Amino acid sequence: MDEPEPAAVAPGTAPTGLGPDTQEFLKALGSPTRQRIMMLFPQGAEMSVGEVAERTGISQATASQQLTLLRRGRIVTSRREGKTVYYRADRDGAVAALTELQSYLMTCC
Amino acid sequence: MDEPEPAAVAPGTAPTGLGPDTQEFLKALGSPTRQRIMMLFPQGAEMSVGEVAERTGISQATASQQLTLLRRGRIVTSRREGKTVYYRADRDGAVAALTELQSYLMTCC
DNA sequence: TCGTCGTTTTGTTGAATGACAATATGATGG
DNA sequence: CCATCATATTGTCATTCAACAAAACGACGA
Repeated sequence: MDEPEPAAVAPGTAPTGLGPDTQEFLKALGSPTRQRIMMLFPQGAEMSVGEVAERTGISQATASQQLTLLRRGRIVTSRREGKTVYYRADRDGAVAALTELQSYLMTCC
Repeated sequence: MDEPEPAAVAPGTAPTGLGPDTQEFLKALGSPTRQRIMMLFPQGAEMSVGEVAERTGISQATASQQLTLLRRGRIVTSRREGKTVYYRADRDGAVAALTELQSYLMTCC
C-alpha cells in the first residue's frame, strides 16, 4: 500500500499545504471586483451593503453575494444593527492569512 | 458635472489601490490548482513543466498554461535550458506582493 | 536536413463565476 | 397585524476558466 489515499477533501480545498482558511482568503481576493470592494474600507470603517453597492456601482444583490464571499475568506466581518448589516475589514483574519502566506514563502524561496 | 468619469481602465485591472502586479498575484494564487502547483516547490527547487504535470496529475499542456499564469503573477520565474524549461518560485515577486498586501492591511484594519 | 523531444499555442467543451431582476426573509414602526 | 425598508436568496443569462487533445514551435543530435 504505497498509494497515499486521497483522504476525501472538498473540491477547491485540496491539500495544498495552506490551511483552508488561507485558500479561501486567496480565492476571495483573487477577484478584481472584490479587490475593489475591499479598497472601500479605510481604517476600521463600517459600511452597509447598500453603501458598498452604491460606491462600487454594482447591484445590491451582487454586493451582498460578494461580501458573503469576502466573509468566507475572513477578510470582512459583519454585524447586524436593526435592518442594516454593517461590514468591516477583519483584521485578525487578514493577519492570520498573511502570516501563513509568509511562512509558506520561507519554505519555497 | 458631479459624475466622476470612469477613466478607461483595462478590465480586471481596475484601480483598487493595489498595484497591477499584486492584483495579478492574487488572481494567480486564487486558483486551488495553482495553489497546489506552488506547493511542489520546496526551498528554491527547479522543476520542468513535465514534472509539474506528472506530480499534479494534470496534462502537460494545462501545466504549461497554469505556470504561465503563475509567472504573470510573479510567483514563479522560468529559465530555458536546451529543450526543457525550468520553473522556480520567484522570491522577489512574492516578497513584493506580500509587502504590498501588508501595507494595505495597515490602511484598512 | 530530418526526426525527435519538450514546450507552447490553439480549438473545443463542460463547469464555475459574475451580474442582474425578481422574490423571499427579517426587523421595525405604525 | 400590516406595510416598509435593508438584506439575503433564487433563477437566469453571458462570460470566463480549467482541462484536454491536437497541432505548431524550437532546440538539439544523428
